[in-house]
Parts: sequence; C-alpha cells; structure tokens
Amino acid sequence: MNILEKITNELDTLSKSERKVAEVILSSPNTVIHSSIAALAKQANISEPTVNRFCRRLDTKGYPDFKLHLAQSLANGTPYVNRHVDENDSAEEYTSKIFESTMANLELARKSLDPTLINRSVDVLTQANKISFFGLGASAIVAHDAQNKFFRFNVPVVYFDDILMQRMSAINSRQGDVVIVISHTGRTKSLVEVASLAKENDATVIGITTTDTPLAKECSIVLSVDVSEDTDLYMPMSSRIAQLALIDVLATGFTLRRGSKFRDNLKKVKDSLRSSRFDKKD
Amino acid sequence: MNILEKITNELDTLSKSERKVAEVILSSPNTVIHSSIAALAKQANISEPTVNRFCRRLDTKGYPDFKLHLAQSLANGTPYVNRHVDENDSAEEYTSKIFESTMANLELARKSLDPTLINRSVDVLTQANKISFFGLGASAIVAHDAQNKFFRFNVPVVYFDDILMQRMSAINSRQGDVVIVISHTGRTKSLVEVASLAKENDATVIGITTTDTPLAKECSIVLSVDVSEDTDLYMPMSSRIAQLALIDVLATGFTLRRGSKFRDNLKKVKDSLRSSRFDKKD
DNA sequence: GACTTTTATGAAATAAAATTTCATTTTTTC
DNA sequence: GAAAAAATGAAATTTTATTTCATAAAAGTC
Repeated sequence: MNILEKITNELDTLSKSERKVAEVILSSPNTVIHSSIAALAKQANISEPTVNRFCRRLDTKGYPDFKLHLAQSLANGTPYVNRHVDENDSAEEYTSKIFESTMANLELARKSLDPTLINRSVDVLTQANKISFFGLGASAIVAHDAQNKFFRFNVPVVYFDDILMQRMSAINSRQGDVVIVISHTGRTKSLVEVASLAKENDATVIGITTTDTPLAKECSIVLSVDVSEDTDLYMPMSSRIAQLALIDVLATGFTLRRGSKFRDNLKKVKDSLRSSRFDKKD
Repeated sequence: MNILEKITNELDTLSKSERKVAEVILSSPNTVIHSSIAALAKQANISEPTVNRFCRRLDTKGYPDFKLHLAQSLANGTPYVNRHVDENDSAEEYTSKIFESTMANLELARKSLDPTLINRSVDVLTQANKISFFGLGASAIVAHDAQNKFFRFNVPVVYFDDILMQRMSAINSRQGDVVIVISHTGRTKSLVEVASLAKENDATVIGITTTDTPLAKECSIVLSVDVSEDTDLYMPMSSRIAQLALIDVLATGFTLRRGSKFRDNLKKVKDSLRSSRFDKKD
C-alpha cells in the first residue's frame, strides 16, 4: 500500500509529536527522502527518537526502511488511481486527475476481460457475413469508431445510433450475422430489446457491457468491460474509452487471424489516404 | 532514468570489482534494497569502499542514496510501455499490449499538454456563442463525442465529419464562435483549410493535434496531444483515445468554471435518462 | 621486459546516522 | 488531585557509511 495514503489514514491514531512528523512528510515528501533523521526531527521540531517511533508505527523497520517505502510510493508517478475532481482544482490538477482516472479504469477494464471470450469473439467476427454495431449516447461513439475500423477490413459492416434503425436491422438479421451491442450500464431498455430481437433471429450477439446486467443476459458472448462507477457528477465517463480499447483489441485480433495477405490489403487502404495530406518534411 | 537500466548500460565502463557489485544488484535488486553496504560488499566478495565508489559512479550521492534510486526503479511495477503486437501473440498477449500501449500513450499525451492553454481554452469555450467540432476519420469520432458532451451544457454545439459541411460552417463563423479542429496528423489538407477559413472569419480556432503540424500553425490555441507514432501496422491508433481524454478535460473544466447552479442543471439532464433504463436491483 | 605512472582495491580510522536506554514531562484515568 | 500510563527527548550506544591511506594490479613508456 502507498505509504502516503497510510500516513493520511492513520493520522488520528498518531500522538501529537508524531503528527507533526506526519505533516512535514506529507507537505514535502520529496525533500524527506533526502533528509537524515536528524534533519527531519529538526524540521518537525521534535526529537529523533520520535521520528523513529513514528516510522515503526507505520510498520517499517526504522527510518531508513521508511524512506525506502516513501521513495517507492513517490516513484509511481502516481500509481494511477481514481481521484475525484474537486471544485477548486486548477487546470493542471483536473487534467492530471482525469488522465489518471482514465488510466486506472483501463487497467480495471483489462482485468475484467476474459481472453478466451475475446478469442471466441474474434472467431465469430472473422466468419461473419455481416457485422452490425449498435450503441446509444456515449456508446454510439464506440459503435461509430468500430465501424470505422472494421470497414477497412472489407467486410460488410454497419453502425446505427438510432433506435428504430437498430430494431429494423436486428429483425432482419440471420444466421452468420454478428451483432455487437455496446452499453456501459447494460440497462438501456431499447438496446436490451434489440439484443433480444437479434438473437431470436439467429444472429450471434456480442455484448460489450458491464458484468451481470440485463443486456449481458441476452447476449451469446459477453465481453465485460468493468470500470469504476461514475458516482461523481464532475467526473466524465471513462467507460467509452475502455470500450474503444476493446474495439482496438477485437480489430487487432481480426487482423492477426486473417493472415499476412490480408495485411497487405490494409496497407493499401492506409496508403490511399496519402494524397489528401500535406507531406511530412521533418 | 531507471537505475537498473543505467547499471546495465554502464556495465562496461565499470572496473572488475565494481562489475561484481553490479551483477549482484542486477540478479536480486529486491534483496539489495534491504541490505547494508557491508552485506552487499560481502555478497559481491569485495570491500565496502568499492560499493561506495560504485554508487558514486552512477551519479548517486552514496550508498543510501543509491538504494533510494534503486527502490524507486523497482517500484514502478510495470511502467506501461509501448509494446508492439506480434504476429504470434495470443489473445491474452495482444489484449495486454494494446491496453498497456494505450495507457502509455495517455501518459505521453498528458505530458505534452500545457495546463495554461487548457485554461485559456476553457475560458474561450465558456464564453462562446457557438461551438463547432470538426474531425475526419478516427478524429470524427472524437468530434462526435465532444458534441455529445457539450450538448448537455445547453450551449449551441455542432459537429461535422463531412468536408463540405465543415467548409460551409467555417465560412459562416464569426467573432465569438469557437471552432475546434481535431486531427492527429495535423496534415489533412481539407481540415487545415477549414481551420484557416474559420480563423479568417474571426472565430477562435482551437486545434487538437500533434505539436508543430500544418494544422497547428493555423490555430489560435493549440492543444498538443502527442502520442507515440503508429509505425506498426498491427497497432491501432491510440491518438483518438488521448483526444477523447482531452475532451473530458475540457468538458470538466467547463463544468467547474460554470459553477454550482449549472451543475444542478447537468444532474437534471442525467436524471432525464432514468425512465429509459431498467432499474438497478443490486 | 624493466620501469614509471596510473588506476583499482581494501584495511583501518573516522564520521555520520540511527537506535536504544532511561529519566523527565505530559496526559489520562479513577 | 494522586497514581498510572503514555509520550517525549537527552545522552549513550550501536550500526552504518565514508574517508584516508597504504598496497596491489594494470597500463603505458622507453
């Protein structure tokens, strides 16, 4: 555990003098890792043994050991954690918090994914006659992006962010079609219905959603993308970013499965854009 | 720089005895951070001053300082790095690689962003009469997402992923309008033109692009989002994910700037979705 | 290949830092 | 308000790291 957090947590179990030490450390941890016990004691206006007792109370073997732990805590730039944006945050602060939370959520999402299911999904996708991506709201963007990616594979692919079009498309699906339904909450009624309709019409339904949601129950394969809940109003949803990363994974799996000939083709698609761009001179 | 890498690099500039020290450290760095200089000297079969000289050769102040650096290097459990997907990767391997590269790129992107410019952009956005988001290809998704986010703020916002619509919109822009042009390469001719047109018509043009690109030159404010180049064919573009994170940052900045009344309004928008969802029972 | 110079190394001495002991002060409890 | 418990720091001790210096090994030089 991060020792800085630990200090913060145990702040009220500490004695008065020990708390002084804690405050000095919390206010400038980067200075402390280069201070001797004497220097720190002086800065906190307490004696050296007190610093030593403080270190032991935090379950370290002594001052040098404590510094080691502290150094490690500081080393992890900040080991990406979900930190909530605060009303008084500066631009720098909220920028860092958002990027870090996003990274923390990507980490969470990766952990929730099952490689076996990814493999199965890639199997199904490479053999599909037609691939449809459905999403609403923030997940519509993910569906949109997926179309963009899979379109390059020269496979029939559509995306809809309109409830009616989704329904019609679902009803028209048949064996061999793959329908990918994207929803973070997995509770959007119309999307759950669409998934159910597609399944009734023999399409393989892949759900990109949170574990154990109504949508998950309707799917042939569930790719769980769990991120921390966005309980905070100021905090943006990282779920769509994790979903996009998953789309990247599926697209990559698709490319790898299709073999090298197919990749030459991809390169052609990429090259076709060249004339629309300014040259790179550097 | 990671001190373990540094030891490896400087291995051949070290003397015979010092190399012995290096080898002991490299073979079990985790033991070393808990050893005294005497213990390490004994393990390497050399004297204590040699260890000390070794530490100084690596630009540390002495043995304790060296241990600090070593501890920090070890702390970064897995410092997300860009690892390329390989043809023979299993689903688990390419999934991990993609997620980790995405995180590495988010880290890079964060570093390339200037909080002052973010602040300026938020300033401009909160005072805008109208906000337009333009992007093509992968960046179209980002523009789409931005519309989705800013639309909730009850401010006139449009997004176009069509070249002609973008041009027409740019020509019709005026003082007080903000045009956000999104392009990873910053070299897409039509987008650079659109930026230039918008600027000629007195709109504030914010570019979300890589540092020093033709697009950047046309913008009033450039938010640089630098990610590692996608030289690899199998590797998906993380740039759009970094751009999305930036959109989150801008939207958050906007919300914070607008104050608490405004946030109540946001909550209403969020709540309005409730009836379209299945209840949560857990 | 012998001689000089430079570099590398470790034993011992010294210095620095951390820890322990113990007496004193402060706080808590009854 | 006295007794017990806890907290604290001065000083002593111990541990750890660094410096000094003499010696050994290696690298040049003729």
